[in-house]
Amino acid sequence: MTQERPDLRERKKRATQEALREAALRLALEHGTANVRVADIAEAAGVSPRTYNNYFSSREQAIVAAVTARREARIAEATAAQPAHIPLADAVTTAIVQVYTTPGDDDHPALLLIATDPALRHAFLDTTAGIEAPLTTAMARRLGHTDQDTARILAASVTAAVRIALERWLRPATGSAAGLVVPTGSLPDLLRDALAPLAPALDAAR
Amino acid sequence: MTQERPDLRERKKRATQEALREAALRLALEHGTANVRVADIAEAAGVSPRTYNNYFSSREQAIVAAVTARREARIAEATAAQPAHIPLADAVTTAIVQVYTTPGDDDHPALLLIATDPALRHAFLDTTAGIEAPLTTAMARRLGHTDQDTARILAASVTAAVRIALERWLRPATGSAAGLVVPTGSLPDLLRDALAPLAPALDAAR
DNA sequence: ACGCAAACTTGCGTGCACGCAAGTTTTGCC
DNA sequence: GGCAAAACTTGCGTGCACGCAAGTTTGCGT
Repeated sequence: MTQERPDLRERKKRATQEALREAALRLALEHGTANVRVADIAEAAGVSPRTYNNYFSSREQAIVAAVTARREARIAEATAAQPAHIPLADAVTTAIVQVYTTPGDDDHPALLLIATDPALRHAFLDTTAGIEAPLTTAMARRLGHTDQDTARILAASVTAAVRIALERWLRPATGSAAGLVVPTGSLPDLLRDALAPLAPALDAAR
Repeated sequence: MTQERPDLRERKKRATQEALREAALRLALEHGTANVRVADIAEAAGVSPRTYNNYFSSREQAIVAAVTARREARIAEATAAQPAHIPLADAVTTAIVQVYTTPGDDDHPALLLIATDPALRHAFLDTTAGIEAPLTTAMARRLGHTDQDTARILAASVTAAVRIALERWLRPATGSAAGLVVPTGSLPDLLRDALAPLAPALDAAR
């Protein structure tokens, strides 16, 4: 795997990125999304506001990144890890369910926050697009490199389906009272249901 | 059809919207995308800058809207117009090809502009998402209302495929020289190819 | 015809994204 | 070890998106 990056530069970059992410999330949880200025995040992470903007192009993006970081890489790994002989639809579904139902255990409060705020919700759903590229290559590999274009289309469709599942998962949270927000409304089931209609197309690709 | 809206208010709104759209496009074509201030567009349309922002939330959106206006409505019509007995995949493909290959004849210069500017290209591709809702209802109707959720997933997948086709269509434009930009690289073929992998899933929905 | 309520416009203020042109750190090479 | 190029950070300036609270226009019931 392409995993070696002990470059000093690279490590610093990752560190700054993480500092920004976590500062953003922490401040948002402490003071509420609306009361977090970009300047605050930058200061808390020990960099200039301008640098913050070199890493994220919106407050929402930074906050949400604390939860979605590394998801793309995990998707790639999980898909590659599926046994080669099972049908594509099963492989993809399993991989996705696996990644999305193993969140960092400490980010439940974060998900609650995201579910509450419309802007955050939107930003969160947008990050789903990030899995398209890794999915494309993983699926292309499975399809024997013969049809790069088909893989791309199918990956994009899967991505769209996942987005819809997440959308549905977060929607109930907007409901009246507070109760147990972030409904945990069986994300795995939502994902499986969303992916099911695509199975014929996935398995038709030889 | 829900087509009656001769409300005075409604007419004024449409008029303002159109004025803004066309002002934006005209100015962009005349002076180049980078040299168009929001204030200019607003002035050219005869409204305040603040009002401009009530209609569009970015310059790119306004410019691109001049080309994509009413596409959503046309998608709905075209899909509904397909004979009920042909397979879903064929119906959808035909409808989409029809809509995307019948652009306003006078907007070829606009497409050239869009193909040139990365920000505009992005904004243009983003408008594709607008066809998802109409597609969903049109497809749900065909599927006999039995499976609203499936329709949504399939519509989203189709939308993703269309986006990719448009992406490919616009990509060659970034190439070296200028030559015949907006390659007209057979958009219909690109669309058909992009939709083909989804056919099994579309036809599996009963 | 009148008037109230809802919809739309506008000016203002705030925070923000991002290009640009220095400064600063890291790297690779001799 | 030292130095030149590449990568990254930072301050500054500009244009922008959008909330808010008037002001204005349109719709509608009586």
